[in-house]
Amino acid sequence: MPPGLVEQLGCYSPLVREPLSGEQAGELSRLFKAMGDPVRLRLLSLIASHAGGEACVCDLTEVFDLSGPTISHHLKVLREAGLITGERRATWVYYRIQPEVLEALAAVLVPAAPDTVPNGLGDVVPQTRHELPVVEA
Amino acid sequence: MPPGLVEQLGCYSPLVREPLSGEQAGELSRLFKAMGDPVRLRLLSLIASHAGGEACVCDLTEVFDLSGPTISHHLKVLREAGLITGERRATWVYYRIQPEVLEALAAVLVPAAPDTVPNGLGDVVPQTRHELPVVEA
DNA sequence: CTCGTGCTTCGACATACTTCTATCTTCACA
DNA sequence: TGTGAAGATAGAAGTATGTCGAAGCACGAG
Repeated sequence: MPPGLVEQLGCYSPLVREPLSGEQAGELSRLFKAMGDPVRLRLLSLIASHAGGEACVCDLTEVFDLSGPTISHHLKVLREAGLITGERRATWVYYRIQPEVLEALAAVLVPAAPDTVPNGLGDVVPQTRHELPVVEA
Repeated sequence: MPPGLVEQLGCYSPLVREPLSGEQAGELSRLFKAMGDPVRLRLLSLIASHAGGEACVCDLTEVFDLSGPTISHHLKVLREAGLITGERRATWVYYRIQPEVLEALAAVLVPAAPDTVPNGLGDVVPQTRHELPVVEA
């Protein structure tokens, strides 16, 4: 996972509040691109919803009609994006999600309470108002 | 935009609550894939945060060092994904975001309050519990 | 009607992505 | 130490994607 990713994401304003910088857009788009594949989304969901919060690769491979290397490739994409982490225990490798990253993404997608923005520590802090969109009925 | 997309998205459980079906993953991945490009993410953010909640293509084109056709292509991708809508007024075409879709995506990413899930009408309803992940400290 | 502007569509090209088979690494166990 | 299983890596093939220039469409102004 890229160093400092979570901290960086926690500082992002919601998409709709102010325009993303090129750098912010680059970081975020890498995460969304990683989720932009149905197999990877299902892998993410399977891992996240699995009992114990983790799943071994063998659990995941049997769900799909795909070869082992293909599943391994998709897991690598998710891992390098910072969405999951893997740990080897004996013969098996177990993956679990990085919940803060998903939460940060959710915070970027939806505007927080008025005049607040997540600060990466789980709560919200005041923020100066930019151009607020006027959405008609 | 695909018909019934918003209603469908509103019925999705959070990623971490239960495994996505192949069909659900297909729908969602199309949205994430559309956001998986830095230019498109910035376009989305520029449109959403623009004064009046809408932006014309000329406003957007001048921000990037890209040709008009390229911007138009990215806007088409966002439009066909259901993330934005476009409307022609006189010479100009104005785009605005589809806020319900972004909100639905955010709801998929983050677990709602315990035993609840968005019903697509802006509030939450009870839901049966699946395998709840145990996240260690 | 004609012209210019804003935007989209078309066709082409280079790059990236998804998937596979074959091979390699790591580990448990005899 | 040797063997087998779980995963990862490497390389290749087919497809999709991002970008451009050229051309087309819609609209307002003369």
